[in-house]
Amino acid sequence: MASASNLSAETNQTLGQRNLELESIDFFVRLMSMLGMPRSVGEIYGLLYFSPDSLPMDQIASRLGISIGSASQGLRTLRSLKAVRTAYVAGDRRDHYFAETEFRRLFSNFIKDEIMPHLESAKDRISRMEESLPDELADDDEFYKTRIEKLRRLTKASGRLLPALAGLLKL
Amino acid sequence: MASASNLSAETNQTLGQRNLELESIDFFVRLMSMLGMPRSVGEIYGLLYFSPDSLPMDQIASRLGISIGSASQGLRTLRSLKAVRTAYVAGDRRDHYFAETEFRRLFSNFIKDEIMPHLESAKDRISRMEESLPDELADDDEFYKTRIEKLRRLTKASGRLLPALAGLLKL
DNA sequence: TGCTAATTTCATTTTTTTTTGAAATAAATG
DNA sequence: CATTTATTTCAAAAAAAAATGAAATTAGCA
Repeated sequence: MASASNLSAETNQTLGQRNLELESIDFFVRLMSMLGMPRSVGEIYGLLYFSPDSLPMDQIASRLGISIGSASQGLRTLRSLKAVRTAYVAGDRRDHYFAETEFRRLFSNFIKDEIMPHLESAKDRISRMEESLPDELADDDEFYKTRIEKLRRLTKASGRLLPALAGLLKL
Repeated sequence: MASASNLSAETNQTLGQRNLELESIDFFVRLMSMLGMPRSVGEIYGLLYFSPDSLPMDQIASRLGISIGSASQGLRTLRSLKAVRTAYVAGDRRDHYFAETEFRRLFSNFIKDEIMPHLESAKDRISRMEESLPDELADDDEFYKTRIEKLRRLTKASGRLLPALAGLLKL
C-alpha cells in the first residue's frame, strides 16, 4: 500500500502528516461544535489548517469523505466567517481554499456575525417586556423593574465586552 | 374566563404578567440556545426569572406545557449550573425552585463547567499533534511548527481570558 | 455561442438531539 | 411500615439539524 518512502499515492502525504491532519480535524470539529457549527464545518477547517497547499472543493470532499453538497455548504459558512479564503492556481479553474489562521480576526468576525445580531434583537425584546409590564405592578413592586433592569445591563455589558474580547486576544 | 380584575383563575396572574412571562421565556430560550442548551432549559429559566414566588416542578411543567420528565431534566441542568435554587415552603413536600439572577456568577459557572474541560482536553490533543509531527517535517519546515504553536497560544489565551471575562461583567 | 466542468441549491434521507411517558425509585406522612 | 406523593430514569417517539445526491445554475473556455 504505502510506498518505500511512506507516501500515500493519492495525497502524496506521509503517515505523520495524515495523523496530524486527523488530530487537527478532531480538534476543530470539537471547537466548532462548541461554537454551534456543524461537524462538516469543523472537518473542513481542520483539514485546511494543516494543509500546506490550498485545496479545491472536490478534493476537500473526497479527503474528508463527505458529499460535495456538504463541502459547498460548509465552505460557504467558512467563507462568510472569513475563516477560509481562495487562492488562484494557474491552469485550474476550480477555486482553491486555504485556512485563515489569525484567530483574533476569526473571533472578531464570529462575534460580529453570530452574536451581535442576537444582542440587537434582545434589546427590542426587553423593550417589549417593559411595555407588557402593567402600571399597577410597575409602581409599587420593585421586583419586575429590577429584573428588567438586570437584563438591560446584561445585554449592554455583553455588547461592550464581547467585541473587546477579540482585541484582548493577543496571539 | 378572566375575572373582573383580570386575574387568571389557575395562576392568579394578570394578563400583563402573563405577557411579560411569555417575553421572558422567549428571551431565555434564545439566549440558552446560543449557549447550546435545549429549549426546555430556556423555558424553565425564563419562567422562573419573572416569577415572584418559587414554583414546584409540576407547576413549572404544567405552566410551560412540557412533560415532567423534561422539567426534571431541565431543572437538573439548571441546578448543576447553579442557575436555579430551591426554597423551603412550609407544609409542602415538593421542592420549590427560583431563578438565580446574578449573571456574573452564572457565566462564571458556565465557563468553568462547560468550557474549561474542553480546553483541558484540547491541550492533550495539541501534544498529540506534536507527537504525530514527523521529524523530517519538523526540522526544515516551519509551517507545521508555527501552526501547532498558534493552537497552543489560542488555548492558553482562552484559558486565561474566559475566566477573567466573568470578572469584568460588572452588573 | 455552445460545451463542459465547477458549484450551488434544495427535496429527501440520515443522524442526532430532545421530549415524552410510564415504570422505577425515593422520600415524606400517618 | 404501608401508603401516598414527588422525583428520577430511560426506552421509545418526535422533532430538529445535518448530510446526501441529483438537478439546476453558473462560469470558464474553445
